[in-house]
Formats: sequence, structure tokens, C-alpha cells
Amino acid sequence: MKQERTSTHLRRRAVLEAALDCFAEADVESVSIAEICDRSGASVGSVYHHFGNKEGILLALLSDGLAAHLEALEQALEQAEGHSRACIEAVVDSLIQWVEANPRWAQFIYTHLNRSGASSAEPILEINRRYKQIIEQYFKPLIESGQLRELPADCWSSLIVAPTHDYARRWLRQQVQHSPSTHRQVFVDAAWRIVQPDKAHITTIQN
Amino acid sequence: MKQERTSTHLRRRAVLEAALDCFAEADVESVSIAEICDRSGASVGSVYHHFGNKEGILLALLSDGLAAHLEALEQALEQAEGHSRACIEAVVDSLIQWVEANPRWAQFIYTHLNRSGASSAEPILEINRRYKQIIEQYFKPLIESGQLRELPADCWSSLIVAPTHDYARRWLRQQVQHSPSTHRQVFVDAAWRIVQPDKAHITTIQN
DNA sequence: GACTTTGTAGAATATTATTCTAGAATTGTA
DNA sequence: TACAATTCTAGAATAATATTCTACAAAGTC
Repeated sequence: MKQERTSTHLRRRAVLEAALDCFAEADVESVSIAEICDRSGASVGSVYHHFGNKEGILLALLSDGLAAHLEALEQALEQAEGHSRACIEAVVDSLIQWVEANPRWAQFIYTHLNRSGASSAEPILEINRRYKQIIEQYFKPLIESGQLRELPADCWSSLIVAPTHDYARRWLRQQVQHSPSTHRQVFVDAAWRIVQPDKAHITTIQN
Repeated sequence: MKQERTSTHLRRRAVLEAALDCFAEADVESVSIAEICDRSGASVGSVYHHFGNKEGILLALLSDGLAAHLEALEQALEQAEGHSRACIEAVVDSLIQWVEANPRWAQFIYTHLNRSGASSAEPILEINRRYKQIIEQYFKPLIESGQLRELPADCWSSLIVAPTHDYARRWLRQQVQHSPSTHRQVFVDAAWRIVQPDKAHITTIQN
């Protein structure tokens, strides 16, 4: 965040930008370092100086992207001011907005976050930890006060965010036609149903 | 499905098995064809004869795995005999069971199904089509009879299956401790809440 | 049993990631 | 400003490895 305009920073950005272009068009293995150099104007030596190796480029794209998205999430939750419905909306909306504003980047993350190298890399682990913290900070009070139903902590993101992620991923791959924001209401509503306390819900009807 | 015991079929299986071993331990790029040859006992020529190239090995693993899982899903739905609750349970349970019975394979699929080469490959597209068909065949009647709520078709799998997928993926990567089947009830319940017709649900309470 | 197809083998080749060396630009400091 | 020290760039040299090629073996077909 310090040096936004130094030439080294610009070079770094140029390489990442070029790499993202390449990876949007072909699999990682079929994109050569040479091609990234061509598109970015950087030399081989320069690329290796900044990123160490090809994997390093991927990791930088992943962690920068995740960090950017996390920041958006945090801002959105802040503005929800502790209203349960607004918090759920913040989670879904900030995700949808980020994906639609950064489609290539989002697609890259969806495709490569699972690679074994990435899941054990420290910058990524750090972001995962912060993500958990933020969710806990905003939702724990709502659960403890009984406004939201308690769910197994490990399942929370799978239940509340994964549906939107999944739809976004399929949209980016052009497997579905309508943008995630088209169905924004559907995803908010589904999440809302899941977090309703038992009394307000199924149980009453089943008994 | 025809020739289960010919030597060519066995060789094929051996290579895929060895590849799966390798890919469980390292990223695709850092697994060499030579290593797959060593582990499987096949020669380079033989591997290329059967699979064309490295990507061909990946594609075979993906489409074989998806096909196996699809078969399990179809059987489970058959046994649900058109009961709405049982159909939801069938979807969640068959997924959980397949993943827990084939963890390496499932992890491979989660990691690599998104690669650009795979999503446009005909065998994979074909399986996606069949998947849609099956879901429609079993759930359309339930929706039309009003037993289940209507959801945008494109959102269906994101809402109903993606949570379980997401949890399973994280379990395979050891990001969560408990097996998916531990939380089987949680995922079934969440899906069930989402497919409840409006009357039986939130609306009643909100009004 | 000749012949055709399919499968196996491993050396030869081509591609491409990575390393290395030299030098340019930048930064910090007196 | 001068002058190290550090950081960055360049591209040739190297190493790793995916793919191709040629020859041969096995299996299936008539």
C-alpha cells in the first residue's frame, strides 16, 4: 500500500495484469513465461526477480484478489450496523459486486485457489484467518442474542456464501445466462431462510 | 463398460490410478509424465497411446469420476420414490457418500474441473447435460404439484447442492475437522428450508 | 497362418521453466 | 554532489520435461 507509483510497483502490476490476460485465455500450463514477458514488456529476469517462479505469479494474483475482496466485505458489514438482515445482505451483495466488477480476476481465483500450493501458502492462510475473524465479529453477537440461528461454525460459509459463489463461478464460465445480481434476491432470501431461528420456522410447522 | 478385463483396460486403469496418486501429492505441473510411468509401470509411448497427452489423463479422470458420481445420484433418487423430503436427502446423501468413499478422486475433481480445457470438453458437457436432465426429471413434478417451491432453474444446484460440495471440498483439504456426514443433517435441513413453499415459511411469520 | 489393428517401448526432439552473469537504475548517506 | 549499496532489468545458457517418432510385439480377424 505504500509505494503505489514506483517503477518497480508498476512493473509488478504490469506483469500481473498480463498474466491475468493470459490465464483468462488458456490453462496455466499452456501459458509460457515468455508470453507473459511479451505482453507485459518485462524481461525474463525481471519476472523471476519479482515473483521467484511461475507459481509465485499465481500466488500474488490469488492473495491480492482475496485481500481486495475481503476489504469490500468488511466495508459492507460495517455499514450494516448490526442489523441481522442487513448483515446477510452485505455478505451476498459485496461478493456479487466484487465478482461483477472483476470478472477475470474472480474467475482466476475460483479456478486456482484449490491448487495444493496455494492452500498452504502463508499469505492465503492469513487471509482465511482474517475472514473467519470478520465473520465471527459481526455474526456472533447476532447469534448470541437469538436473532439468528446457531449453525456449526465450520458450516457457516458453506451454507451462507457458497451458493452465491457457486452461481458466480458458473456465470463466469458462461454456464448460466443471468448475472449473479439478477438473482441477488434469491440468494439473500435463501440465506435468510437458513439463519432463521427455529421457532420462526419449519419446526413450528412440522409439530 | 464392455471390456473390464482386457489388458488394455487394465493398463488404462493403472495409469489413471498412478496419476491420481501423484496428483494427490503435488500440483499437476510438478507431476511429470515420467513419474506416472514409473508408478504405473507403463512406458511413455503407452501412456501417449491411450491418453494423447497429459491433459487427456486429466480429462479421463474427470469424466470417469463425474460419471460414477452421477450414477450414484440417479440410483439414490430412484429409491426416493418421489417423496419430496427423500429426494432432497438423496441428493445430499449420495454426494456425501461418494466423496467419502472416493476422497482422492473427489479432491481431484474439485481442484481441476474448473480448468478451461475441461469445461469445454465434450464428455464433460455431456455429463452436465445428463445431470440437468436427472434433476429435472425428479424435481419438476414436485414443484409443479406445489410440494416444493419453484426456484430459478439455474440457481437450483447452487442453492441445494453447492453448500454440501463446498463443505466436502474444504474437508478434503483439511480446512474443517468433521466429515461431511457428521453434518449431514445440517445440510439436508438447510436445503429443506430453501425448497419449502412460501406459505409454510417466512411469509407467514413476517405478515 | 498371413494380415490388420492395437498396444508397448524407449530414444530423439522440442518446448519451456529456471538459473546465471553482467550491467543499469535507484536509493540511502556523507 | 559523490559514492556505495541495494534493487531491478536483460537476455543468453542450462535444465527439466512434454511430446513425437520409429521399431517392434501382441491381439484380433479373415
